[in-house]
Amino acid sequence: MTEFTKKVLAIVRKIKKGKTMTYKQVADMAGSPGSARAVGSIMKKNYDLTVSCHRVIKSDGTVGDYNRGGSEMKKKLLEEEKIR
DNA sequence: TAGTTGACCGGAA
DNA sequence: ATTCCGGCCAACT
Repeated sequence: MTEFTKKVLAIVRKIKKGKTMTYKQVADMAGSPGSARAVGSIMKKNYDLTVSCHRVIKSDGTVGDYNRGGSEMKKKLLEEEKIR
């Protein structure tokens, strides 16, 4: 658990409803540009409910992965929130 | 302490 | 457009 981790969590938590951020953006804001992989690694194990991890997607715009119900559900959630 | 893994990214073939 | 390869950083074993 490093500062970077906490920062990432805080940033993701600040993502407003209907907004989506890429792992790269989050990593960049956290202070470690290019560490998108680290962000995913963190989320995988330290996925808090206070953090809207399902709002975080890949730089390509694709949904990416999800452990809480699968990427299918995540995609749906984004469609529900993002598209409105 | 060192090595492996992974919800990724970007460039090359 | 798809597939392959190296790099990046935190967490796990």
